[in-house]
Amino acid sequence: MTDTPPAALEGEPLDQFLCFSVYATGLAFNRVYKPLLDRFGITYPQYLALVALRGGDGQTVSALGARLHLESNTLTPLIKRLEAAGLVTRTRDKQDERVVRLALTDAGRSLIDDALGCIPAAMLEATGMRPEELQALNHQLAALGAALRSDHALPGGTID
Amino acid sequence: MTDTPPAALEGEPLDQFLCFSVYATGLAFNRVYKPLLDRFGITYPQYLALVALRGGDGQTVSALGARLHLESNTLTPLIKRLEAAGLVTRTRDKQDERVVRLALTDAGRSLIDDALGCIPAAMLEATGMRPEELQALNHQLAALGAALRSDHALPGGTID
DNA sequence: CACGATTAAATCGTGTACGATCTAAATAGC
DNA sequence: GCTATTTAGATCGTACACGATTTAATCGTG
Repeated sequence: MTDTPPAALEGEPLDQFLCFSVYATGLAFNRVYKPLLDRFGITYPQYLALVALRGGDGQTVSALGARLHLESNTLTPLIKRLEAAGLVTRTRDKQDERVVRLALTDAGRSLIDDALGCIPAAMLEATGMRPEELQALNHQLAALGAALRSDHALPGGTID
Repeated sequence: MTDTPPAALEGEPLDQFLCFSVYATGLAFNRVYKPLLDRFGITYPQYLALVALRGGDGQTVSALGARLHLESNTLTPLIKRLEAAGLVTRTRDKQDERVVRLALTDAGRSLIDDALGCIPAAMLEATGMRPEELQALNHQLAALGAALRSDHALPGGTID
């Protein structure tokens, strides 16, 4: 009776996985964000893109991707939707025609400023936690993300 | 000069958002998992589903969804792919024909056992962190996820 | 027993993610 | 000065997520 029973006694095996907590918390964040962002007609990744673009006009698709950790195959259609909504402009660089320069329109800047005026506070309340706790968690998660990103040498090694 | 400049001085505004750390760390996890799971021919959500199904045969789609925090619109196609791969079986309950009972096939059990034999260790190494750190982070994130899920009363309140 | 309400899955449409590939533009060598 | 390589975005196919709706089976109440 000292052995662990065949497949019981583990309340929820998935709860032992940090990756699952990250995954499930991401889903939960999205579900809280959705009704808030619906009022602005944007999705969560679009919201992140607008926040990043607020940092300065003329960013390239690659630069935006570096900030969001996304690549052109994801960003191109996302940005085109923002353009179709009249929130950003896409302009080919005159010096290098390969490059697309992005900028917020007045409507885009106004929208993201409005969104930032109410959504972060609503999200803080939705967590029910204190800002210090959330900031500590943020730092730890950022470190974990950086470690995962830096360590792309697969530990498995000898994969044919 | 004591005021914050218009839109500078913030290294990366997104890095202040905990939601973004959760989002980006989820992406990073996925990218590390992908090559490991490719060797088994499954995706990350499929891996989670198999781990959950390992907990016992006869689970319903709803019960699996409760564990994964997903619903039938996401799970049905995912499970059908696992069925097509010969890893799970779907059986209508004889007592209640609305219900679909899920079970791992021998191949499915064998595959997920093999996967659990090497992947968690590889992921642990990929994080470069100590198990105690990861466990502490796991608990905090689980609590955050639970708070976000329980608090679906929108703080905004008066939304028309 | 009939019939409206409820429930479990499935279906459909939109929007990410991402590997793989493609195109066009710029750069490097020779 | 012309081709080979590299680079920036775009395109395509597959697989999630999820709101909304649908279908089919069960339940509840009279």
